[in-house]
Amino acid sequence: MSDGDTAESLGHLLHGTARAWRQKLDERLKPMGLSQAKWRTLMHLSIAQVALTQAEIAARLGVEEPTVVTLLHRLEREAWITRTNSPHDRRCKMVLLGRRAQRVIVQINATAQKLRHELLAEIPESDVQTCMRVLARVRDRAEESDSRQSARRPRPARVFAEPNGQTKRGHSIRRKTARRRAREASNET
Amino acid sequence: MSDGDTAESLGHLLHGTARAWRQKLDERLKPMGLSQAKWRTLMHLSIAQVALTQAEIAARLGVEEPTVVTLLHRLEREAWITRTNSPHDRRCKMVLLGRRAQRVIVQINATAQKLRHELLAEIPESDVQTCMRVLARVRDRAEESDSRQSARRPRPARVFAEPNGQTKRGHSIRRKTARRRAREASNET
DNA sequence: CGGAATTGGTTAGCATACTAACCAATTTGG
DNA sequence: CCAAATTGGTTAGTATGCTAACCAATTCCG
Repeated sequence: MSDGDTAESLGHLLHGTARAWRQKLDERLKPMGLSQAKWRTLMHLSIAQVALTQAEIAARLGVEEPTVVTLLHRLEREAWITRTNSPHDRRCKMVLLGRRAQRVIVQINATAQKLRHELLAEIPESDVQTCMRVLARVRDRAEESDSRQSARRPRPARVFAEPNGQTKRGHSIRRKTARRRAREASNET
Repeated sequence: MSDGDTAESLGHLLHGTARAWRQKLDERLKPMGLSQAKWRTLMHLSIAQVALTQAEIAARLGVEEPTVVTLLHRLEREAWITRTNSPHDRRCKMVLLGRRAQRVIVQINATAQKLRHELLAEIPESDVQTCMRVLARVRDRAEESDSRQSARRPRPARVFAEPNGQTKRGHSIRRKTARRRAREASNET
């Protein structure tokens, strides 16, 4: 039973800590008209230096594409970014940081980093490392496709010519890939 | 710089791990028509043994009351719970587990606990403990009222008789209290 | 007692995230 | 080459969470 309790607390803790962190950052970024989701998007664009496609952004943020659509829509509306059609691939839209973003991006990152230092102050570096190792492990475990019982995910089933010439699939097929790419793109090695 | 990277990763990790955990649990609970938010609500009701008020539930879940309103609304619509007016305090609504919930609550908890064990398998207990200590510390730090610069939160300012006889306050005043109560109610000591 | 403050609950409106379903463009492979 | 599959993006609908603003009931206190 004590084991169960401990484990429950970790789930609860995880939820609560992620939430508290996000709230705190949002609170600090609010005066600049931003939030964590927006800030993270701008940050990835800033790091990339070049224009990214929306799919690229989704992968780096680790979220689904439809989420990115509305997120970018808000960012564009507020002039943080611009979106232009790619000349090379007419499906793509290239996303660029707007002037407004370029001007304040340094300040934004400083705010986020300051918060990180405050939150981790006085906690031994080795403990933080351990914590990160555990979290990474848990996350990777949770993202595994649960492949016990291989019959579970019916696999796209090869779809031989749908009546309407259309291949229902949804985005979930790409999801695992996106997550993997997101992890590779991040700095955790 | 490596410090900054490490810290960013923790924020990112936290976000991603909490998300992956929630998604995984949701995936498993889905066949039963549940989600993490709903399951946690039912679990707290189950643990309490007695009817709870909505404010109580909000405190135990660590979320705001308006969130609980819609959550309970959905749970009630799906017959997981019932809400009745309290005879003692006409402001209150007492929330009770419905029959449907009572029948499957054990199964639900087992699912959640099984997931926890899977996700933590092979991770040294001491590492998990360290991780939890770090998370708890970070969360508590993030929830502090940021009282440097005491002029920040104007404090309800004592509100001497609003023209409409109404004391605009919003729920945020109670928030810290709710969080504290939530922590006290949880099993972390 | 009676007005002020607090507490329980709600509504409205927004932010962020998801899945399902879809179109259009490009890439692949027989 | 061309049909099938894949990929980039979107829309629609839903779930969860928040803050602001509010009503009604209760409690507090001068």
